[in-house]
Amino acid sequence: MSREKLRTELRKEQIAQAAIELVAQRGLSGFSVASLADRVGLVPSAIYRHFRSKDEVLDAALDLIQQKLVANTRAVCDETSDASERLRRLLMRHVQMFRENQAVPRIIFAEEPYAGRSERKAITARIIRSYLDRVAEIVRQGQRDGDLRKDLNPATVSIMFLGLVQPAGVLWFVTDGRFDVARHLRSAWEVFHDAIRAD
Amino acid sequence: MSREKLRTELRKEQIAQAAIELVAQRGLSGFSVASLADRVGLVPSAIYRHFRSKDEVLDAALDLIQQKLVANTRAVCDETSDASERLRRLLMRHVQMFRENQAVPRIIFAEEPYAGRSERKAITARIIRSYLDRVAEIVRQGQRDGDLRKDLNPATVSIMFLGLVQPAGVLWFVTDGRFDVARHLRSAWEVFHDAIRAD
DNA sequence: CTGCAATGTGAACGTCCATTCGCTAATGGC
DNA sequence: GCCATTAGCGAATGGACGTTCACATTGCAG
Repeated sequence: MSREKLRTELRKEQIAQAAIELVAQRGLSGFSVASLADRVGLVPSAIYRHFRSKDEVLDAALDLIQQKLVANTRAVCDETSDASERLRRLLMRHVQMFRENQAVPRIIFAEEPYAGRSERKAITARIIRSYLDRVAEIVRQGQRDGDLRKDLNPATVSIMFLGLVQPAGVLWFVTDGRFDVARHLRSAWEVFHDAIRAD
Repeated sequence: MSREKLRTELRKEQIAQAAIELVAQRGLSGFSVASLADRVGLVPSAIYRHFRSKDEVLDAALDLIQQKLVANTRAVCDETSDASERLRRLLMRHVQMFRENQAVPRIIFAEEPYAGRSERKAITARIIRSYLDRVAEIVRQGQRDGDLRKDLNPATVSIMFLGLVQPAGVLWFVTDGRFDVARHLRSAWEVFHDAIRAD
């Protein structure tokens, strides 16, 4: 009585996606091969038809996260050419992304840098870097356009931008969604925007 | 051949402290009763003379973290009465606190909200809240003194302050300490301070 | 239509880990 | 200095989990 068969490429992505959701919902310790298989509608051993190990699934999940982050920055850049507006929209996009976004810090913080697997920390670092670089590029663009203050370091600004999102996400998580992220971000954005825009 | 005996109050604190360091270094998944006992110089079962369960150890660790955070805000308030200076010093204190600070987000993000233990999320929320409240109080004080802009919401500012520290901590962690936290914070503080101080 | 490679199944294995228990050794109040 | 209490030890237990393997089923290529 085997379930529907899927080609390994589709399955792989489906499994990686399920991994992200699972980690986001139950944390890394709730992320077992059994629960993963269950969520995809498979039996645990079937996972090993597509991945050599549980660790490999996590790596694939990280890949997927990176793709999503890139897609987000691309999208806002396509929507508008105004730097301030790009950043504001990117910020708002994060509100909707929180559920899967929670998986990022969870994977980052929970993984142990035990011998041999410390590569994942490097991978994570690269993901964050590439995201920050994209944000910094938006900032640089805004500086050229005269929209943003020219005396600010784009790298600093990009990290500060990340600092708008992150604590909001944490508060949202620990209060079980009771913290009004959108409200806070609107308020914080005003202060932040005021600080970085050209007068 | 039993090791030195310690009174349970001392042991409890010692164990809680060891738990923080262990989580900070190896992550939540590296935090086992065995490794914990090892670090304290005991045998696993001995832990249960002082705590009813592993979860109880984590709760004690959270308690300890809260105490440390409170101590930090107290210290900067004692050092100076200038709101801006208080915040700046609090920020710099975090640089040195990172090692144990890493335990906070790790515990927050990695724990699963499975039935019955979701109280810990509430505890974590309370810790963060109390910290934010203290920061907000510093801000309010600064507004009364005319040091900080009066039109800003102290709650928003306190969360943004947290947003200065957090991403820096993440970057520091994923780059294995290669990211220059102090440098970034000096730069970011300038922008932030500019945004919140009264003109 | 046939057969082989790709997927999926279920049982089994070994490991790790939290926790329990009976015993021993130290400590502190008397 | 004596004894009860407290703290620590080591072995044992039971469950969860990652992974493997032999076998079943599916679906595509020819």
